[in-house]
Amino acid sequence: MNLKELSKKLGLSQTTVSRALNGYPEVNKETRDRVLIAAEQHNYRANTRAKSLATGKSMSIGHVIPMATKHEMMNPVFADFIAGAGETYARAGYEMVISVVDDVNEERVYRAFKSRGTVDGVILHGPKLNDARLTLLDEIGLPYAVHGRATGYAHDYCWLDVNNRSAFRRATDFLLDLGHRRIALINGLEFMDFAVRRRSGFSDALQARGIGIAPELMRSDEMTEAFGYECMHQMLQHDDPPTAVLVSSMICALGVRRAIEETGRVMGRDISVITHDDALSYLQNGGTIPIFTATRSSVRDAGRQLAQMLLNQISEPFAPLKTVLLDAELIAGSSTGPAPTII
Amino acid sequence: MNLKELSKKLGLSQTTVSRALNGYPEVNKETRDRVLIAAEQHNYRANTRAKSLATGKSMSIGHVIPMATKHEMMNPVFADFIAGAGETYARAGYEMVISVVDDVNEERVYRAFKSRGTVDGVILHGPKLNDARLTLLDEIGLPYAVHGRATGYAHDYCWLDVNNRSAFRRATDFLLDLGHRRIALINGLEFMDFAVRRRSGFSDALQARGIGIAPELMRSDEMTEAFGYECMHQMLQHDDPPTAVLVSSMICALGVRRAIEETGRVMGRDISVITHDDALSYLQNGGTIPIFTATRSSVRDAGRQLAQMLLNQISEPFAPLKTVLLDAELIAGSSTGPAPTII
DNA sequence: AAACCTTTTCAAAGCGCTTTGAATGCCGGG
DNA sequence: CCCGGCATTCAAAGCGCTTTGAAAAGGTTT
Repeated sequence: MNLKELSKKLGLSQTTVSRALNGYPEVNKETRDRVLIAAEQHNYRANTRAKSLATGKSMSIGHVIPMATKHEMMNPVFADFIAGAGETYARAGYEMVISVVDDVNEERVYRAFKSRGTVDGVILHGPKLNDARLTLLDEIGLPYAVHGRATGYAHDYCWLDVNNRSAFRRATDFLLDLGHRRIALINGLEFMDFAVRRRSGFSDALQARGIGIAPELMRSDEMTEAFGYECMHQMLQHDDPPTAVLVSSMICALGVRRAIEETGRVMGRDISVITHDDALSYLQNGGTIPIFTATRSSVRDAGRQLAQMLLNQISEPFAPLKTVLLDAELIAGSSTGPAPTII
Repeated sequence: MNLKELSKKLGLSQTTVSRALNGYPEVNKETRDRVLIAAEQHNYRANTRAKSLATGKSMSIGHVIPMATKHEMMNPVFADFIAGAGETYARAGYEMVISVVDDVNEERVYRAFKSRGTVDGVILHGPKLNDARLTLLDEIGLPYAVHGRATGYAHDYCWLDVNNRSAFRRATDFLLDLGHRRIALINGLEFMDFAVRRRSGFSDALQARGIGIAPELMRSDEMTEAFGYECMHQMLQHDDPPTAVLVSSMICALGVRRAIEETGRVMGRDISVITHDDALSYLQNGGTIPIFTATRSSVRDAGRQLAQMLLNQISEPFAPLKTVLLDAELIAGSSTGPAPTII
């Protein structure tokens, strides 16, 4: 069933039917009702491609998921983010197009999005320091919104981020207040913007109290369970092991806990752990009493908001670019406690 | 830059340019080369929407991610699956369209996909027993491929599944061979097809050895870390706690381990655990020596394969429907050991 | 030299929609 | 009775591509 058939059935022109369906005012009330009913009855919906071609808008948003060719790593945070974004799109009548791509072809995908008119805008995931993608997107003129920030990019852009730096600074202060002095940091890859910010929050807190930074207590890599385990395992074999650890992700923290408990130590008593918690739906931080003391910020909610910001930007291209800085809450769980006193 | 402009620049008709670009034979070699070079130079790519409209194919595949309205659960397995599927699509020049939708609106989304011509086919995720979606898709004539199976659906359909039943039967036998007699099952929601199959593999193995099934040792719910913990925690407080547990997902198994270690027991010695492992990229089952003994099957690989199956089905609509049954490997890790002898 | 292929190129129609500019019918005012 | 104004409706052009059917060019054959 297409417009032509439907209008023939109604004895009206395509123009009128189209206008009736799209809510234009210059249509007689009775006529519109007739059209609406007939459309419903025949299960008619305008063909997206034809509509897009005519209007020049694709009504879809692209998400490019870069995947390092070497380690086939899929960011666990991603699923919840798009669940949030998806809600927004559904409400607004947009589709979500996802491209999983190795780093080598990422530029090509953005260019294709633009020249083929596949999407009206994109969400940029996992911004790095001096991220070249922003330059590219500005150059080709594809609207975008960034999940996170890209330190080093000179121009304005639309972003939404968690206040990683202050969150980690607060978390570190929390540990310092408990008397910890040897604190480790198990961080994400440090070419990622968020990881740098977290580290700087961490260092700032230490320096503010005149505590030196121990390089052997700082690690950074892809945040897997195995990496968390590995780090903690090694650090515990140290002569002077840390009494507390700051971890950049829940999954990683699970590995940290495994390493701790393996040695018979008790988390929260012998060694304190604070992790960042993205509030992933399938990885909730315990029930009423959280397992981990954590800096928490829902990534799903970030998805919802950032998607909306992008849609707004698309509908009002000349409005100033919006930015949102979310504050992570610091929630106390059972993984932290006073520094063990040396006997 | 569009076809018209490009052909004007070349002094050729749109027809010829289009044919040259799409590899039709009736174009002079020299002409084709000229066209190809010019296209490259001007960064020309055919507008997807116009092309789709002209050809009637959208060159994209839909993934509908149902999300229960109540618990905003995002299946952790999903991310890796689409990473796999995405690879296939990229190679074949397809796009991936994702719709996150609450159960109420799922039917509407499929119908819209069909009537708007948004996608050429869909992947069906998380099939349930007697899943109504298969009927719907057959009725509206949208090609589809199922990740898993839908017991109770009478007609043929294209699917790819892990042999859940035999995998769990083997895993149970493995535990029985180690002398375990009280074995618990921590399963997914039992309206899900895979969960039923796993349970039946489990029961079969027990029955084959004449061992009764203890209802108090069988739980089923959304497979979160918290659920795993909760189950194990409760079971361990039993008068006659299990000596071994079969778990349906790694995430859940992490919770199980937490409950075990919390009581001071050692996994693999005091209590054995086998989990199903989807080989998620961010949740690898340890390094050389796996943490968990597990039934393993890569969900990313499933994504790759199933996507290809769907594409084949679309390009050859009258070919018989393909089905693939993957065998999960049973890999031995350190979470299992002989049943503790009663002192 | 005419007739006939073959190879290569082209003009135009069509995909299903939106939107412009014009037409129609009906009303009250002059 | 005519005209301007308003409310509706319509025919047709256009979005950027593919594809059909025809034409042009070049080479062979009779």
